[in-house]
Amino acid sequence: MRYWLMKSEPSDVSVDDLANFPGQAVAWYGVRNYQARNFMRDQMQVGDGVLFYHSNCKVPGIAGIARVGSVAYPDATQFDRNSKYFDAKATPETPRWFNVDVQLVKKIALIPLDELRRHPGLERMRTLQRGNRLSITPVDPAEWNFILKNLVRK
DNA sequence: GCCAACGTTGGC
DNA sequence: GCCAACGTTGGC
Repeated sequence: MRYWLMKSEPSDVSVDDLANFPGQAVAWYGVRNYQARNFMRDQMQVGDGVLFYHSNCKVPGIAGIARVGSVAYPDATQFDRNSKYFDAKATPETPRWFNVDVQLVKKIALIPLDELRRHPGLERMRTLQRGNRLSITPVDPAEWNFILKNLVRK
């Protein structure tokens, strides 16, 4: 069992969007970074914990608790000529991009980025490091536990 | 909208 | 295989 932080731009898929999807789940399409792809393809297991993070928005931060709902499978958007995620070098026989499904466990009161930065226990969190841009990062169990115990309002 | 940081591409 | 140019991310 691993833990992850996954960024989504709320203008694309917000935690409220996720809550309204069938099964409160979404295919995590559009990842076009090899490191992030490899995390999904090689390491994620059904049931892994996910911090659902709102990025590139007015108040970035953790907006929900989610779980990995499927193992990775080819990202359909790479084959769709009308998608901005279309990849001419990918074929169904040799897909290049993969995604898992992410399922909401519960929406939480937003934990803003600047609050995350205030806690010494989280200062090594990968997503808080300077220059980090990865949309999917591993979360240490200690960090996960700290956040759920101390920062998620009951 | 700016721009620092980082990843990818492609010429050589 | 180097690295300059370019594109993207994402906080601010």
